Amino acid sequence: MRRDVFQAIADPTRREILHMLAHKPLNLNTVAENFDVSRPAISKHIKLLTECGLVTIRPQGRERYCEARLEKLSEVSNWVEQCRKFWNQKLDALEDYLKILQREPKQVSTSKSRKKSHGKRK
Amino acid sequence: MRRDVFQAIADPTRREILHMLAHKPLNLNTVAENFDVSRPAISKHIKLLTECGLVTIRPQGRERYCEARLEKLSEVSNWVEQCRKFWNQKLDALEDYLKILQREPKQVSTSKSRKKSHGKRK
DNA sequence: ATGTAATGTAACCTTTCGGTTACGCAATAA
DNA sequence: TTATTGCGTAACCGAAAGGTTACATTACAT
Repeated sequence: MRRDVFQAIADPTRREILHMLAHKPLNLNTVAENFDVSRPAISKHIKLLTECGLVTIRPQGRERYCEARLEKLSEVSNWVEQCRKFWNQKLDALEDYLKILQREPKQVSTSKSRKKSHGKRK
Repeated sequence: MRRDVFQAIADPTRREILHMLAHKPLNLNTVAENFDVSRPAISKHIKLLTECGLVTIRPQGRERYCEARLEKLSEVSNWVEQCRKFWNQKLDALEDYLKILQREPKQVSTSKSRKKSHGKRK
């Protein structure tokens, strides 16, 4: 299982859980009651959310209160902002880029200008 | 296949693709060269990205230029902001909530206070 | 002491995901 | 005309996702 924040918020149920918990801490059963999937399913979602740092558990007797810890969401908004930053620059110079692409293919690394670069990333 | 933006950016490869395209439009093969997965794999990723509106294709001869359309990412940042808004309110009143939870369980809908509500949502 | 409520988890199932190879086809180059 | 390039897609595959039921455990109520 991948356990990054992007993965965590990809699931609509988990997003709703986070939304609920952002409002106020709740114990697991209470969370589960608001969904029409089984309690174990919710338990798994919450486990995943804790594993990637978006939720912490505060045990209280036999109950376990789940609290949202939304700091990690900045990873998401930061990425979005980064993208947008580049994008705006691109929009400013869009026409130029298109001209360059058409007149100077070597400058933008086309499929002709280099060979498959295995292992270059990741 | 789910085709929402959250799902789209859950995959690290797709995030990188978006990042590249935010910088400048590229044809499919050029994108594929920057990854160590096969060209059809990238083709699928791009297809998904177009299907959820994050990328548009501009055909040019036999090439297909992929452009980022990052407007849809606002869906993501909006959601994050919404969460944070609630969360901040919660932080302000955290102590109060905890007290309420402990003294007045009926007010927060505990597992005792109602039965499984099937079909209540979704 | 006994029952029940709150929870974790194992075992299982089906669907989706992300990847591959193999092929087909249109546009371009030779 | 023929070869090559850029691309889509079908068929397939293993792993992961998301769900279920069944069972175990612990805290609390009686």
